[in-house]
Order: sequence, then structure tokens, then C-alpha cells
Amino acid sequence: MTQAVSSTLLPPAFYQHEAVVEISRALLGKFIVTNFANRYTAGMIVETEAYAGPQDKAAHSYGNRRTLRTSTLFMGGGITYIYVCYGIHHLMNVVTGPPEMPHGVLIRGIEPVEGVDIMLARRQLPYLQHRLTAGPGSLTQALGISRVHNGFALTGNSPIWIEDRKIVIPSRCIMQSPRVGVGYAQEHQYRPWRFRIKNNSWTSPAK
DNA sequence: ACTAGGATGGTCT
DNA sequence: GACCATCCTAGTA
Repeated sequence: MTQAVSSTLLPPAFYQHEAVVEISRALLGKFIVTNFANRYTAGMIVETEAYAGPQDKAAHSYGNRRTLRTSTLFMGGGITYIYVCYGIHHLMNVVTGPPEMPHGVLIRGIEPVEGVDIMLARRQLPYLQHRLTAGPGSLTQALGISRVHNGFALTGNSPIWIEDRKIVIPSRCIMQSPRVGVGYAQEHQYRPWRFRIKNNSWTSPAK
């Protein structure tokens, strides 16, 4: 397993401010790392979506809606928000904003970087292919993440964290478009808050 | 490449 | 009981 030479843990200050759309864009090119039972896996974030809490009809926390499920979103930036979608898929958000500001960024695609053999086994795939980590339900399975990791810190002392490995994604290499699967959000479904690294094959299908 | 349809269960009304 | 921030397979091309 290779350890990156120049990598730093993203600090709480990266997450704990209100500009969730900017954080969503800034997470492109950062690395999600998990280490469960000494099984080390990592991938570069290539696709995200911003969900701007109280003012966003697409967000679970729209109108400051606080339930058992959404309570994690109110706990302050720098932790995970993970929930089960369609009874099968575990989707991971990065919680952002100060405490009581329930913003989140959905991680929709990563490019596998370390522990590819472990990821393939978790996904029950015979060889490296696009669907290993393209799509929000696929990447969590590859990384070994499920709803039991809801509310985990991303900023240290945790089996899940996000690193800055000093990769810069120029804005000309970022595609911005409407979010996926949020038709229920009425007029807010068209907000262009989905971000992708252009020409990267590890994103979920274009729309 | 694309499309249609089924699987599946947590969450909230 | 309805609604999902989805993925897989099987079909056609």
C-alpha cells in the first residue's frame, strides 16, 4: 500500500462555514480514505452534489426539518451523514456548515486509487470497471461504508477521513449541471449544484 | 450506446 | 401506505 507523500487531513474549518456550493466544488480532487480492520482503501472525489439545507426543497433538511434521520445534519460540518436509499443503497454525504446549519454534500463518484482489490471483492466484481465506484450507492459499497458509519468524524480519530493531496482541479475542468433524481424538489430541481470533473470516466452517467 | 422494469426496506404521514 | 438524493439485468443497436 502506498502512502501519499504530501497529504493533509482537511480540517474542521474546511467544512464549518455556510458556502455549501463552494465546498461541493472544492471537494473535487480530494481523497476519501477508509481503514476498516486494516483494510485500507482510497479514492479521489470526481462528482458531488450540494444540498443547501433549509432553503433547498431537494434537501432532507428543507425548512429545518429535524427527524431522527436528519438530526446528524444539524451537528456541524466535518462528519458523515449516511442514509439508506431505496432500501438497498447507502448514500454518503459530507455534513457542512456550522452547528444547526444543516447543509450537506452528496458524494456521487470517486476514482479508485488504493486498495482496488479490496474494493473489487466488496463489490463482487471480477476486474476493474466503471461501475466499481461510479454512482453514490456503488462507491460506499466499495469503500466499505454503510449506515452504521453515520455521524462519524471526517477530521481525524476515525476510520473514514478526507485528505488534500494537493491536486488542483482548474475551473475549466469542472462541469456543472442540475442534480440527479430530485424531481420532487419542484422549481429547485433545476439548481445547477452537481459538479463533475470533465472527461473523468468514474462519474455516474451524464444527463 | 441507450432504455425499461424490478428489487428492496427505512422513514414519515 | 407512499415515497424515495439508486443499481442491476436484459433487451436492442
